[in-house]
Amino acid sequence: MQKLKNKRVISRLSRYKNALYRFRELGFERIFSDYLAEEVGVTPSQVRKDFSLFDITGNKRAGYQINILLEKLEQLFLKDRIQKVIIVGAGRLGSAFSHYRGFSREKIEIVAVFDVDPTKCVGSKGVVPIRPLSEMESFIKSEGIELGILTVPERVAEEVYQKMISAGIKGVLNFAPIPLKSTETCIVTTYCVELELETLIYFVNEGIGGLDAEDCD
Amino acid sequence: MQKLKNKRVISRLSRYKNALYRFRELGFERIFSDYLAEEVGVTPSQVRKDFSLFDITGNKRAGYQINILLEKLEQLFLKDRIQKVIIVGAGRLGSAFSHYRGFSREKIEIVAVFDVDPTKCVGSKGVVPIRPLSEMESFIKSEGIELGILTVPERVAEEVYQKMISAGIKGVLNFAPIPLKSTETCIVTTYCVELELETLIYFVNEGIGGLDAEDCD
DNA sequence: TAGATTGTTAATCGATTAACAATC
DNA sequence: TAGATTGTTAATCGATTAACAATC
Repeated sequence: MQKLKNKRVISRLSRYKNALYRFRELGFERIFSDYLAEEVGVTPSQVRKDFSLFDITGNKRAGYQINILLEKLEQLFLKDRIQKVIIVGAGRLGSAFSHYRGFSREKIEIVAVFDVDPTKCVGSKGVVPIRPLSEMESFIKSEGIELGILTVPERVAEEVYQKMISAGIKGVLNFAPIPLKSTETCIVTTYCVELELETLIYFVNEGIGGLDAEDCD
Repeated sequence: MQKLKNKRVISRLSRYKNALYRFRELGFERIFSDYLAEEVGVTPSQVRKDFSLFDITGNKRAGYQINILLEKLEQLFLKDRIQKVIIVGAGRLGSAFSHYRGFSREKIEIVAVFDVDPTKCVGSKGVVPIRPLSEMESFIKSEGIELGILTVPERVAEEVYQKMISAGIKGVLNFAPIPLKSTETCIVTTYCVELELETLIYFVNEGIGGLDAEDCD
């Protein structure tokens, strides 16, 4: 485990991990690079190369032991502890994420939802309490929160983002349809549905079938 | 305008387009490649190269005329007509997308939402009617729908995806946490929040600040 | 042992950037 | 005209793939 490594490699590792969970579920104990490659949609060379970048090794005759592989990968993603995440903006999208059940198996926990209007409650009551936005900064500091999902409207996104940064947030998943720039202390990943739909529109129109617009990269 | 071109280029073009809307909003009429590059976070060379790949030209002294640029880019993304999109799965996430107001300015229209339980209605009533899933295939065929957003639970994702394909869907934005493979006739882009959070967790932990985990590519 | 698979190096491929001639 | 910016080619950079020696 060294250097920085780029996002493409890291997200492939995450996908290997998820594929390995599925293989293990199916009763497999060992796996070869070509099987894993097939499942994730990359080449066997790619799999072995990615692993070797992180000093993850297998057995020259018997492939990789799934449990050991998963142990290493989980270590890489800090799965030995709960990752606390806050959601900022309790609209429909924020609310959807706060109810999402898939986080727990990844050791991710939504610990709070913030909104200017804390009485706001779209849909049924959340399991996670909605708190006033004014308490966000002190919460981030006192709880040592590093990660946030930003689901506020476009017009306040930049302002709220700045508050998150100054409170000490280190990583933000931005769903407001405006690009936010990463800083020295905080990495942002922006997701934009319109943009994704537009690229689909382009490729569909060009008549590209089969070729993957597969993501992450 | 030629060949296939890869997803990275296409999504940059979409981001140029959005940046240009903002510049125009601010009253600009012309723009140089370095300004646009700065705004989108790429190099000026990249901007000019991307444009030249699609035969989009400017003026050697006066840069690019924003209106003309936008005309070309809108043409690329078929903005001369409404893009009809269906949402499959009326849970919280599907519901959030069906209420999202940002689609219309991109000429994207959510024309229907499907769910096994059409009486299901999370949150307030949708503007878009929720229809029984059993009607999806005939709807896709009769309306000539090409694009869909898949927001069903993981366990039925593959099955529903197959139905969409056989009905003639050409592009799918998949939000079920399971990788779906593109086929000859249909391109899928899978988005997985957990994966995105995991990559953030990795980079945050490695202490990477400033370096962008900027997306799309 | 013989055969199969890894780990890694070298080759290839593609995308980004730099540079500069053309030109407005 | 002189100066600045494009459009494009060539150089660089990085990521993917192929190949194969090591070895279980």
